Amino acid sequence: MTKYAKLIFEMVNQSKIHMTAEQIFLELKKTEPKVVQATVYNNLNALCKKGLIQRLSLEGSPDRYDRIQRHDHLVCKGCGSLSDWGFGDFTELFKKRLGEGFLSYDLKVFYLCPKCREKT
Amino acid sequence: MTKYAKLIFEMVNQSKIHMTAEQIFLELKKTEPKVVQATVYNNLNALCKKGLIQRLSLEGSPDRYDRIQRHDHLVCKGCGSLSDWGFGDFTELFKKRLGEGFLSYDLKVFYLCPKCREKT
DNA sequence: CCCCTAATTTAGAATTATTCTAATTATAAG
DNA sequence: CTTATAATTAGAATAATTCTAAATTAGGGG
Repeated sequence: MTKYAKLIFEMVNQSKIHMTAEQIFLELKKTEPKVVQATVYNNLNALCKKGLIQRLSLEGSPDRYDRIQRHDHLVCKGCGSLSDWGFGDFTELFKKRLGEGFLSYDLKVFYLCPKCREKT
Repeated sequence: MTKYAKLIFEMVNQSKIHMTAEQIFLELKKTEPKVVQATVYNNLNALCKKGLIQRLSLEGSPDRYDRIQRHDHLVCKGCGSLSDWGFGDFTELFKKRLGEGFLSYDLKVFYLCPKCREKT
């Protein structure tokens, strides 16, 4: 893995905020001022293709990137914040139902976070 | 609801293919040649905001629109096809866990459809 | 039925996120 | 060291979506 790929991979794995490509680019630029957006996109795509990280699509905001380990997400419909949610793993359930074709799943649970709930 | 809003709402509800804004625009144009993309986007956004339809985000393809009734999706990682999947409803489970904050959830299950499975 | 206001629609420019192209640079293999 | 391969750069290009301002339409009160 190249220098940038490694840095991007580590950033995605260590970040707790599910960074967008833009955020990764800006953060990376702090220590690697020469880096360019295309490099970040190239590397993120490459890492996704290799299965080393995963891409998260979220309506109304650019794609975010996340570590590969299976886990679910809690999305606040008020402020859009995205956080991890440790809930049971349904893998076995789905595998039983879909057989060999099954690959993985993505569960997003929408709610109003305490802060947004106060506002109403 | 205005003429266009109604037509778009019906199209989203009747379609079995989870149309993109572009597809809706092209289809609508057949009977309403004067319509313009912005109108489609405006109406889709308005319908989403009113909770009459829902938006689906899917990596690598533009947003799709779907009827509001809760159901899950099966996404083929090979060809990207998106289909409905009637699986159990976890609403009660999540509500118990999250309480009043809970709003809804979105479950996407990734697999390889039979056609794509053959190719390997 | 007409006027007024508000909402909708239009046209097209603008923005955002992302990809592409071609030239340049770095890396690894022989 | 030399060559081939892959990564990176710069910047243009594209795709999806939003914005702006003007024009049109629709509904409600006189």
